Amino acid sequence: MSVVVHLSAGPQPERSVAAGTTAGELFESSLDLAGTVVVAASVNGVPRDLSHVLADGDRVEPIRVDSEIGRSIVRHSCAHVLAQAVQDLIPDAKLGIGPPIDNGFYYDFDVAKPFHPEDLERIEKRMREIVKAKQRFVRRVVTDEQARAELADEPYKLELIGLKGAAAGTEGASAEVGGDELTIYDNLDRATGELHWKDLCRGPHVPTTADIPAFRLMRSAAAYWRGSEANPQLQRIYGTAWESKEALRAHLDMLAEAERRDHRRLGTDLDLFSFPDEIGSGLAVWHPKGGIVRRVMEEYSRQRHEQGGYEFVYTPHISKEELFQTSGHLGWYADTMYPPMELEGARYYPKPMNCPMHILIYRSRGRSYRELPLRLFEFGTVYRFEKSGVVHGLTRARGFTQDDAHIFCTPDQLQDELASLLQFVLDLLGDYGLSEFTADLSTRPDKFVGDIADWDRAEAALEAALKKAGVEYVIAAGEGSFYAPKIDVHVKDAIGRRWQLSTLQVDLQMPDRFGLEFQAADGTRQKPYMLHRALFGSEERFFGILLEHYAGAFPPWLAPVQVVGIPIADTHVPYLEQMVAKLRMAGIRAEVDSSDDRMQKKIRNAQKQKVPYMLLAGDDDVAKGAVSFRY
RNA sequence: GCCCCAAUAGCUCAGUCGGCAGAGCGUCUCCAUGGUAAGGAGAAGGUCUACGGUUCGAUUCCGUAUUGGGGCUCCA
Repeated sequence: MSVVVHLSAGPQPERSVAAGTTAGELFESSLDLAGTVVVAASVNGVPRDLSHVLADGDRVEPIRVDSEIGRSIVRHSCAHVLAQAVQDLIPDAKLGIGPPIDNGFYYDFDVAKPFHPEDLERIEKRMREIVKAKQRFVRRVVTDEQARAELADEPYKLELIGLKGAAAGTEGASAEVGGDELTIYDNLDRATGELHWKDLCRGPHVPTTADIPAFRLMRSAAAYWRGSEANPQLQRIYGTAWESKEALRAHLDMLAEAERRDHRRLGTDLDLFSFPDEIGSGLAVWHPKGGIVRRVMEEYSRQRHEQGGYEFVYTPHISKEELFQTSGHLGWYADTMYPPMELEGARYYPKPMNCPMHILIYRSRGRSYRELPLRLFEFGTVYRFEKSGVVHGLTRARGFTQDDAHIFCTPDQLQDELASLLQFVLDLLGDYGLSEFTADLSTRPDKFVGDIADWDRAEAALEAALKKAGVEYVIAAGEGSFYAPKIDVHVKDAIGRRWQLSTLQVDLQMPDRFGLEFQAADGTRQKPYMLHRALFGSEERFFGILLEHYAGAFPPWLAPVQVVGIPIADTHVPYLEQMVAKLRMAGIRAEVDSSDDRMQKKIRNAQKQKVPYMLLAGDDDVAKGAVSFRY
């Protein structure tokens, strides 16, 4: 009795094997596995344990430990080891869920006392013992009743059993009960076969706990059961796990590098900005050095906008409540707006957005199609009362300055305007030294305002703009805000992290709320499209991201506090001097000298004093440690 | 907002089992300084976040507030 299987790798794609052969046995007999660690098998596209018994006609593929799926299997298996260790040490701990995540895994527990760092050390030690013990992971299909009986002491698991199938949308829960049937994974002693631990789990897993090559527990934190604020909080332990010790070390090094570049640390170190307690959480003051850099950064953007046909406007920081009632902000966002000031019977709110004010500029008189597209631009400072737990340096502040553009155009202009707008955004970000972009196209959510035809048209126009610009994008179906489909541009920074930066929206609500119109060529009055665009999101946030991207050493037009220029040839000198003169006008210390020596001394000083510095030219030795550029 | 942790010199942190406050780096002054990543000497700098409580005595113990950190939730 034999079965025929198809193996996607190896010399013989089609093989006949004895009935009862497992995927693991197939790989061992058919593949040269030297230098490759296989942790699981893909059988007909579904990840399975290596102990999975093959059936006639199966298409089988090895899952290597250093593949994305392989790593997530290692991580999920490691989560089981974590949970076993926790229940060994704290028998009363009740299990939540324990899925793999980017770079690692977590497991949630209901425990009487939150975990402390010392607890993590004890738990990690116990985990290493379990890994060493080489317990086998064994899959077992169970009925709902069996599962309920076996897990009677685990209230959260019982809840998951009840959710079977419907749980797919729940944070992490699909790892437990995402399949058609319920399965339990037992951890069995390698020698005696004794049951050490078990968990409700879809799998697959690595064959034994010893197949987890490298892991480390990272931190503990609270998390709501099934991700809802209304549910009780469980204690979550995060860990990281990798295919090798080297990969783990590389990950830890990356984290250390990210910490070294943290803009909050650099902001203090380089004397750029601070958040005085006396002013309040999330409200920054900019020191002279930070001020110079910010000013030059802003200046460049202004220049580009001017060339791009934008008109600069200014609007006040506060407004009577009626404006935000008309715009709808009070209805939707009252809880994150600073509360009103009452004077002479009127209530004034600090503005959370610039849009309504730009709209009033548009509406200040009748508009003709001849004026469109009308592009308004402002560095507008807004205030939002972010919940106390979310404030984070410059990237999430309570007062910040949006580089806000609102473009009013005719329906005919929508397509071209979006395309050129997106290109403008990408070009400008490129000028700031960011070059790797991806985008999300977020489309109509279930709850939305406006006309479906408008939505369809706007989404099509946004997608066409993405195609024209040649940006890699994914469609985030239903992820748009209730009033607008949008493009979010993400950039990759110097150490590979992705940041969401620019956003480009077609606002399908405001034109109606404010009754916007323009007079068309035929004399009729029509509704304009309104585009909303933030390039930086906020200046502060962008500043923070650039600071981390450049690790504190800025490119030249971002005006380092100290700039040195070393000519590489005599003909080079006039260029450098021109550059230095410009920088000086912007208030930046800059100089050019033909002596490598003196310049190098200055560089050392800059490094010693942790002043950001920029090297305009010079030989490779000198350039080490500075950001150089071409001009 | 929720859970946990923290707050001592400009920065990073040690410390006081409740009894006169410490280091390194930085800053300032003087000297030295034209050769490839820390020249030398000296000085200044703290109501130990704030307010209450316990105590003969609180920076230390307790409570509250403020601020920061790690997460969760949120992010127009």
